[in-house]
Amino acid sequence: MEKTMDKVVALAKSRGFVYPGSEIYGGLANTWDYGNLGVELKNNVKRAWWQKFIMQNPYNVGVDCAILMNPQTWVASGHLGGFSDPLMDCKECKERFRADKIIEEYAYKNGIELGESVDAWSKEQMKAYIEEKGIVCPSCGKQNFTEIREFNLMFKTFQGVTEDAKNVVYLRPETAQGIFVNFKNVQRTSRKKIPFGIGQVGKSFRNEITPGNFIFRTREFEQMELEFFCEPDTDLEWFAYWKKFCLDWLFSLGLKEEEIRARDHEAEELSFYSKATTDVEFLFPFGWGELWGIADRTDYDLSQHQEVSKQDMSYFDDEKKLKYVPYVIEPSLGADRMVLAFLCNAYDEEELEGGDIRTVMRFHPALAPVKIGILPLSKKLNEGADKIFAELSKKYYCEFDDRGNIGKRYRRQDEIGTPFCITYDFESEEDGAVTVRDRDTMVQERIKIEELDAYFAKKFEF
RNA sequence: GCACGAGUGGCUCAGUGGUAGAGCAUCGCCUUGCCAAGGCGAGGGUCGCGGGUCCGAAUCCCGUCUCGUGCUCCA
Repeated sequence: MEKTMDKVVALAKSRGFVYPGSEIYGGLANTWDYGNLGVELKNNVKRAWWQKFIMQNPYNVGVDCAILMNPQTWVASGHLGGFSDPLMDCKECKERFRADKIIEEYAYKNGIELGESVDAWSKEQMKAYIEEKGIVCPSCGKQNFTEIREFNLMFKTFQGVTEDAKNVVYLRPETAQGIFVNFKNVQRTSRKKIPFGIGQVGKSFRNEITPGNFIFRTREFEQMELEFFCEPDTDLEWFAYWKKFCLDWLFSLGLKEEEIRARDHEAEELSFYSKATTDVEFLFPFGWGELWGIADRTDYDLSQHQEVSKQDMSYFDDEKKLKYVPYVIEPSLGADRMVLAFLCNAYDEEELEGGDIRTVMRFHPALAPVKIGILPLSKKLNEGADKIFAELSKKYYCEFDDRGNIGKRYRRQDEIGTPFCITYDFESEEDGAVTVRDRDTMVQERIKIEELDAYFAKKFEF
């Protein structure tokens, strides 16, 4: 069987996991809407994360912060100043370049010492330098560039009715900053002592130049982030702890050893604020892709906020009589990527005797959108089956299906990854029991209706 | 932004000048029917949009929009 993105995308669309966004208007590039099954799957993924990282974890608590934040936040985090790219097009060959990169390359080749990072130059400085030195297009060798335009990855909008520069606000490019600015609040109200962590699930927005690969990279996406605060010098221990914790979580939900790898960043690959970074990657049909970035951010973020806001961000350890700005370990995971990984992981095909191929989604029961399919063998049996649906749907997302023949109904449930199907038959009327069929083992068991609750109680744990 | 590719019922596609087809899917009825089982029937498309050529355009020409892939970027 060949697992391709095309097949996964086609199934996602036809069965109601993910549709292209704004489809009736011709779509909007790289936006996707989760459908009736997709929303269940995604909620289950987020719930599984929350359960493991917040509810069951003795160190962590959660928050849910605003997407719009005071713009000073982005000054402190570096997103506003440092991360806009100066872009420039060659009018001759239409190639696009980063002005600072061209200058650095030129300086390097000609052995010129620039003395400071070109990144910090103004647009005018860069333009003047390029003209003065007669730097040409690396692609076609001509010198006919457009003006340099600033490209910032943050979406900009306006708060209030007037589009006045004073009212500019940004859609958050990561959920982390909401956590950092609330560090003191949460520490005080939760009465947590260091080490402790704050987690958050929510939407973030980045105006990526190149999105793509279905829901892998989109401009609007959902993150599941944890900022774990610890004492300086204990950071590397905690870094290792969270790395293992994250990997364990992935494996507990059914991802396989051979499709997961942890890749440590080389020194030169590290972001300026980070002391260590590990990417946890999944083998998608298009290749290895990052799911989780686990970073040792040191005291960079809290110190920055302390400096810009003039508020004290330090923590006082009462036992050790020690005051310090905590170090931060950040395991940050993309929810949409996680959903895509589970879709790819679950995708399976079976060949039938006639050579026909059918698709089976093998989700971990905890993640499956539909937990139990309830199938009356005949429409005459709907009344009894309805009662079972009414009872079980209080706890589990169930689907009732009485249309078409029983074989096709089983197949439909297999295709959307339903782990259990219940058939209510003519016998049920007599013996008060139903047939429960397990998708993975194909074992059928006869279970008393009043025992169904107890039967399923353990089935959806992970 | 550039280059290339694509747009015909929900899906996959056929149809290269004569007033739209198939399979699958969907819906209804029938079948004491447990793993893609059958029978009968139904709904659903002005062929992305605009213009042109022609007696006549899904089909030829021009334009346009949208999507996909690659490149520059990804804290």
